[in-house]
Amino acid sequence: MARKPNTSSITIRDVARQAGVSVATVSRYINETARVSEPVGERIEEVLNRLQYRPHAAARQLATQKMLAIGLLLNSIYNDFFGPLLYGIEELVQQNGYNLLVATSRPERRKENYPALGPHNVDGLLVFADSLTDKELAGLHAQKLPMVLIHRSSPEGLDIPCVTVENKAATFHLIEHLIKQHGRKSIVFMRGKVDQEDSYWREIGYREALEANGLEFDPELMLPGDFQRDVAYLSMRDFLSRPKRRQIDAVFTGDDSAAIGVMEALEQSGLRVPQDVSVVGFNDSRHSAFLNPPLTTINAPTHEVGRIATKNLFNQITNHPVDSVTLLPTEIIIRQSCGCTS
Amino acid sequence: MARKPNTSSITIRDVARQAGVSVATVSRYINETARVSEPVGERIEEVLNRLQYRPHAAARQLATQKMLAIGLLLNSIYNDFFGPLLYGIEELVQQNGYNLLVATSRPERRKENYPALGPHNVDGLLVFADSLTDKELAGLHAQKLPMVLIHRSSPEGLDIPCVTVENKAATFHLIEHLIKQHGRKSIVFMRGKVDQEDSYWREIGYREALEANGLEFDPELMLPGDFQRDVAYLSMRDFLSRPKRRQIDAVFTGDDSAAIGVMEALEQSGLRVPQDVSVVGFNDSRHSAFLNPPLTTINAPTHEVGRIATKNLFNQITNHPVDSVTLLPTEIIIRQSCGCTS
DNA sequence: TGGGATAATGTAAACGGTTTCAGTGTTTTC
DNA sequence: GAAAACACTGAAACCGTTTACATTATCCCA
Repeated sequence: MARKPNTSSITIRDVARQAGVSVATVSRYINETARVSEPVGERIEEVLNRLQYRPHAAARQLATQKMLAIGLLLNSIYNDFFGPLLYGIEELVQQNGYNLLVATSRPERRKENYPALGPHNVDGLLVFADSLTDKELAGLHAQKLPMVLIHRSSPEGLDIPCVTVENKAATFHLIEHLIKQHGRKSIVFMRGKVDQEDSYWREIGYREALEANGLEFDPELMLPGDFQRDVAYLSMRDFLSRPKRRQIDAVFTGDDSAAIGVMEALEQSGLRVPQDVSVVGFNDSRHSAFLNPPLTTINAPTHEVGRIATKNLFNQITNHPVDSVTLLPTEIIIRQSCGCTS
Repeated sequence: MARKPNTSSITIRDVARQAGVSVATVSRYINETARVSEPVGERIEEVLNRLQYRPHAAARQLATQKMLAIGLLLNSIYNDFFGPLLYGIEELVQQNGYNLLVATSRPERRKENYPALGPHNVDGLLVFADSLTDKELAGLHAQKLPMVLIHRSSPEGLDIPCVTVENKAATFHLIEHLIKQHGRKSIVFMRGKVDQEDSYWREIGYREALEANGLEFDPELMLPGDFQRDVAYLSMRDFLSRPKRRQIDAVFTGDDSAAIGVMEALEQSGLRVPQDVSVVGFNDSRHSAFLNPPLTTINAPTHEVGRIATKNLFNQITNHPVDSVTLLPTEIIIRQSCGCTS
């Protein structure tokens, strides 16, 4: 039996009664799922407005088995990167009349052994980077939940569409720029977490650039950065204070926020950017052109990534064809933190 | 009758059947809402795992009349400001085992004549600034939807708790700083939209500071800025190109992003910051210390705002007492864009 | 040993919608 | 003018849970 005396909210039955028709007719009128005669329509409309009726989302979901919601799984929220991403996503979600459910999710520390968003929740899922394990992805895939991966490729076998940006070539060229234009030879590489694919490809680009220019790869110069300002700061400071550390003349920070942390640490130990050490970022945040010095970085169309990923997700939901891999172009933005003067 | 042959997803009935018990027992076991004997519990647990059963959220919501979700209504997403805000919110929402629904909502242009998030959707609502009209607020309030207002005060009469930051005094002191320390006399004030309360109070602070220092208020110096970089840029550029415009020596931009736009425009017309014109921001974005020149601004604890608002919302949902107004302190951060040299 | 309390479970009625199917009139069509 | 098509509408099943109430078995104690 029901619990509360009554939820006090007006239901479709109230509307039906007051309009003198059946609930079926009201439902049809609201959803325009069948014609309703003029006079009846008007009566319903009137009652609808008078009662300020709003359909109960859950009831509707239960009946239609459509959630009218899509989920976004993030591994963190605290990065300038997510502003543009979210913007692109929300825009399209709204346009399609869906709701957006946002959750952070870090596989390593999760009480429940399953993610907060799934088929019972949402009609489709946007999965950012490593917010879900391969196994979890496989599970959701088996349940036929439409998904799109962002900044991460599909696990072997299950062919989940993904959209990401070109990392390797851009990094290669930027590193080469540091070497060739500025004669840098000891270039620190800040990496993300092990599972971070962006980080992986950038590292490949970095290594290949070193090799192509006759520089040796030095594990000592690989520092954790996590694409976060604070982590990068600490990491850099720690490195700089090592008693017998190698001299460095450049840092690839992997992210513009991280670049700020790095510059902070550098400054504090009396090193000048870019005279003593070049610093370059990634992502081209909206303020990077106004940093001191203006940050040389790589522009990634994050807003576009969000838009396209969402579009692909909706295509999937509506059974339209979807590109299995979308790789958006990146572009090197030369400013002054690398040592260029223009 | 039902539509699809079957949703293929496993329901509580499947679990019940396979465990040889009734659905009621399974439900009780899952929700720990009543004791279940040891052997039965074990059988259920086993089936649960084997079938990977996940309760259908909508069904549960319908039955319990709890949505286990809270909504966040924003008027825009494209501002660095929302990163920290969202972070504070999401953190607490997750902790409480709720979901977060995010929607943008601009009353002026909305197809439906009602907001996307409401009692049928969420158990509570975080309403940012002017994303809802007074009338809409009143409507939701009448339906007893728990709400907390962020950066906005409650409309007359309905006493909806709000959390915001101190605007007036901080602005007053910062403007006074420009006047007294740097001898500025023609200070542009960039305002937000008319309904923006932050903007309102800052303007009061601005006017009072002028008056307290014998400067006359000049409507010509009120420029639209909208707390957005691009708007601010255009606005400033437009002003600077007016044929017979007044000389200016300072700009209060209302937002750090906007400050970037202003500096951009200033630079382009050959004005130096801070030598020719002081520029000050608001909010103290994470990167403002590293701009060129480092931005003098006002620190607002945005992350805290998000946290506290959410906490208050949950208190309301659980019928705990809630402060009706929370005003968080702000702090002037003197850097160099005002003309200070340290 | 009988009877009331207690514990564990089952039955079935909600929750608020959608949709199938059937049933009315009203038109067409031949 | 009867049959067939059409346009609306209503009754009721169903979506997958929760939970009030009923039922049964077990226990405790006078």
